[in-house]
Amino acid sequence: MIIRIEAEADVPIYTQLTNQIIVGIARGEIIPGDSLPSVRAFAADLGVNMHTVNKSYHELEKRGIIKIVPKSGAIISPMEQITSEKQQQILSELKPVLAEALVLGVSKKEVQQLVGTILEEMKER
Amino acid sequence: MIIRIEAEADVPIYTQLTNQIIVGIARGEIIPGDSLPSVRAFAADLGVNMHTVNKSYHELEKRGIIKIVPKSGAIISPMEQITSEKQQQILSELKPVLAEALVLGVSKKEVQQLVGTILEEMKER
DNA sequence: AAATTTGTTCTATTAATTATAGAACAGTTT
DNA sequence: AAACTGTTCTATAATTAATAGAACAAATTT
Repeated sequence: MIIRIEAEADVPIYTQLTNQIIVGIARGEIIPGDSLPSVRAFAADLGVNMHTVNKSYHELEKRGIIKIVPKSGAIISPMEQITSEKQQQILSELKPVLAEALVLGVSKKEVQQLVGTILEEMKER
Repeated sequence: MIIRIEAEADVPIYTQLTNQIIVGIARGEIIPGDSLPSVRAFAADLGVNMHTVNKSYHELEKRGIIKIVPKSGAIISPMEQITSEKQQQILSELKPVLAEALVLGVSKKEVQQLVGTILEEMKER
């Protein structure tokens, strides 16, 4: 899994990392049961602080995507039953992005094609 | 256009406002040429600070969605030609959200249905 | 068994962000 | 003329983001 961190971006480093790990899982590059690198090893690899990686891992756990086993490691969780609360969460994240696309002049058909293209590179779980 | 601000949310007030204005435009509730309320009037209406609304307006202008005319007002811009830069911007915002949905157990078909549902309440420009 | 690695926890510092507040200015609108 | 507009300035407070180092106890590796 290729992680690319831009230090000067306006989105926080730990958020960039969180998002790219999620995409890596969606792509099937890492699957449920797999372990993420240790916070120290990953931090050294990316050239960021240990605590920054730790923050990203806890963000992923909070969202139900990984399970952190104390003194052991961070393991990708199996698929859960989707709750209406989480569906609401996804809706509130998705709506502004789609709205922006339309406002900037992307047609509905193009939006759906873009979504289709993105989904193509991801695996069903 | 109904704006709902949650002061205790983890997303900043000016971002909440920005997003809801974008959704309002996408819905066709406000159209190109329309003016947004003055920063003072809007701030008083929402119960937030003038500078917070001002920050939201400048965020919208930065994204090419409104035009601020000094000493006059904030006007919704007409649709522009979509640039590849903006398309890339939308892609980088959309991808993590779709990935999260899949990782949390939403099927590709359900994602596309969800996108379709969101698009239904919005107007083509 | 010993050494290393693990996530956790603690203090600490720096910089940036977020939100509020008030005042003053000059141009626009009523 | 009066009211309203966005702009600009200083100011303050709270939070967030990122880094740093140290120490701990449990798990893993050698």
